[in-house]
Amino acid sequence: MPELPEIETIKLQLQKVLIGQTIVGIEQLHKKSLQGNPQKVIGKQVVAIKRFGKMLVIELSSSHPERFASLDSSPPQADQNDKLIYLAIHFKMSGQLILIQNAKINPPAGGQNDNETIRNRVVGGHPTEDWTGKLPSKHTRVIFHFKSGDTMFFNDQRIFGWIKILTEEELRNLSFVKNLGPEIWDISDQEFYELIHKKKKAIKVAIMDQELISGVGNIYANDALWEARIHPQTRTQGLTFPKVKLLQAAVIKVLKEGIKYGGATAADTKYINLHGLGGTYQEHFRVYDRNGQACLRCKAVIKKITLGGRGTYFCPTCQPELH
DNA sequence: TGCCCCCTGCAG
DNA sequence: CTGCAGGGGGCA
Repeated sequence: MPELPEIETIKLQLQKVLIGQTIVGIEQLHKKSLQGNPQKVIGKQVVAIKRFGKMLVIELSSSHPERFASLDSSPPQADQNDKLIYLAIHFKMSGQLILIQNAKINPPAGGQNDNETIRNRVVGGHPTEDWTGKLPSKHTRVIFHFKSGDTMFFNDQRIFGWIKILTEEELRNLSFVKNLGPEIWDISDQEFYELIHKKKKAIKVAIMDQELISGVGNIYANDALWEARIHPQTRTQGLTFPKVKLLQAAVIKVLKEGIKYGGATAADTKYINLHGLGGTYQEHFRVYDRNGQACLRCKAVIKKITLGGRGTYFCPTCQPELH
């Protein structure tokens, strides 16, 4: 269920351990979870890890891996073999990536792993006990094997997520990529105001619309609206320029805070934090998942409604409805 | 611009 | 059992 801060967090972590690694094998355990020809990435080397909104992209060099092995090698030749291949990964609601360094995959006698084993893991995405348990699990959909002995598992309980193997052109032509809006910190307040006013919908639905701005999901949308004191159901066209400006600052504030805390890890997986895994933004939720609790500003009772099919939390006092 | 759908699993 | 879960695509 990760949003921009959660994907950014896994991106930063994988950049530290995956760059330069060579893929030597792929296992596809569920058909829907991996699209494209797996043979295209065998022998390829990770050269970059990027993020497009909530989508993670692993860039692979299809040229000679030895080139990266020595620091003083000559610059890449612009021949056809230098075409890049991409692994585009969307976690949707329940996707997760778990990289296990050097094969310490399973506990000695089943059940939970010991701490030493878990320290060899880099985890991200939807937090479940698969983060710390035996792998592959029943939720494992794709497995990547690297030359180093490292193994990366793509788990996805609900099978909404996907990994696509794409050329640069195919990546650019993905409708998800083509229609993806800018990230909110890359546009001016005037541009944000114009984007918001082009659509006619509830403001919360608008900021979660990936074609309008990319990366904001349910947690950060709820919290940003509380920061900006805007009722989630407010119609976009009813928002004044100063209010929109306030909202932009609020969205940026909560996204940056999310990244700072390593994203949010659901409260029911406390044991994960015992192992030092997962982020802590959940300790800073303003209104998300706080139905019935006291508003952090005014002590009024946080309310929950459904908006656009999603759980929506707000303070009825701080975020009054406009008439 | 809304609503239903893709799925599995968990809490109430 | 029903409803709900941090996402987004396809349909009227």
